[in-house]
Amino acid sequence: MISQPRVVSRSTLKRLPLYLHLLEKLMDQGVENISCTQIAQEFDFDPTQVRKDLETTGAVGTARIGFRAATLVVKIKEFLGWDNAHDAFLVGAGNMGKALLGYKDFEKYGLNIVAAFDKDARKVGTRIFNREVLPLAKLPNLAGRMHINIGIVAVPAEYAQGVVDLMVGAGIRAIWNFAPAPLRIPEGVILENARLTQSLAVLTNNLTKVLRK
Amino acid sequence: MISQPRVVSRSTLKRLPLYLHLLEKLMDQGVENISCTQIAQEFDFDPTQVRKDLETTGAVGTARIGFRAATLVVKIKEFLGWDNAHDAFLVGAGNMGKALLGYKDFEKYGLNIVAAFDKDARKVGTRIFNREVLPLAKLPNLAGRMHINIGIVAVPAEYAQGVVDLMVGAGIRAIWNFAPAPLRIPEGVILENARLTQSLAVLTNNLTKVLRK
DNA sequence: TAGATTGTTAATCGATTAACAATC
DNA sequence: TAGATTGTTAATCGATTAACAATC
Repeated sequence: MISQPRVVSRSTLKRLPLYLHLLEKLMDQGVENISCTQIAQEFDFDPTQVRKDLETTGAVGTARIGFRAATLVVKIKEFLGWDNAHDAFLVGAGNMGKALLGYKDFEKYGLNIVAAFDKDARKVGTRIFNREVLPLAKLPNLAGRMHINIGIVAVPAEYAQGVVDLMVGAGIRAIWNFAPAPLRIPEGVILENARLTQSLAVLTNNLTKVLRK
Repeated sequence: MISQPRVVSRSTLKRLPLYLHLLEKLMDQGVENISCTQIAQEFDFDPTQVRKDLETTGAVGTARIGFRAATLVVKIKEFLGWDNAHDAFLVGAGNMGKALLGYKDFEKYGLNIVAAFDKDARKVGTRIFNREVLPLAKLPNLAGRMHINIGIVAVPAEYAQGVVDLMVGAGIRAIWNFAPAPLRIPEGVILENARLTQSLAVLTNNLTKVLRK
């Protein structure tokens, strides 16, 4: 029986992968148990915050000892949906698309990019990291047949909305967007923007402040 | 005279690029003025939130009319440090590194990747998007001579800390990290993580919840 | 036992949202 | 003028942090 997933903040969700990476590293080193205090120290977080984050995954610890690392890893992966592989389609075989196709670690995070699509006839038919590039027109039919839930958008901004509409029409439920464009999606579809420019904005604003001093 | 940069939240900093993209799009369409209400509608934000965000950039609007789009663009760019180009070094000429080197839009955001470095001798000497790949050993000397402030890390996790130490030792003030590794940096250096796995975590957790229904 | 750590409740802090007067 | 929008202050909401009893 699966426990009711409670409301969890975006902030917590973004910290969980950090804990996961650390735990896997420590397990490689033979560590068996770890306390919230230790995890908190590693990231300069508040120990109570770490404890609450872990609590949302349903993990249970032991006083004086902490949490079993192996259990934590399983709990976090379960909670993030990284325990079962999700098949995904990627659209846009440009630089970003290629980088994503070549990113081996996605498998570890339950993401399996099974095919790439492009509207450019010159790219269609080529293979990138062992996946054939297919014509965009084939996406709807294939997505339905293969029960694809995740669509990755790696096209230029001006084509992004069109691609998303195609994906949504094909029954795709979650969009991971790498295009710097605001996208419209219908109710019930999940949109997650992986916008590099937001991260860059934080960096350059901070840098400007430091340099101004 | 430059106004004292007040404390600004990370959330605000991340919304500003969204406004900027929208404003540039609207200006292309000939729009001259825009109200917070309109911007808010576009992103499903609260109008007051948009107003406060714009306020932090120092922009001033006019009752009944709104803000001049052209002025807003300038103010936001100034505030984010996107008005002056920052030269940057990139380390790691793998897939992610290549994608970043090929990302034309960075110039618009004041980021100018002037050189790429790699420790792999087979990559050294090749050219990627018109930048020569240099041996990593040359970074310290060049960074000092060229007054480079920004270092982009696009190497595998296990090499990331070493690269960062090298960069910091070479006087680089801000690190943009694409490696899935927790990095240690000394006081005064800025670290911004562009972690794809965090974004993926939010996506898959939400998807899992939806699919479970 | 002693004391570190969990689990949990309460206090604080900061960001978001609401309310409203001033203004064009 | 009338009314939409700015600018600003106050209220709300949620996340972070503090406090502390229970536990191993």
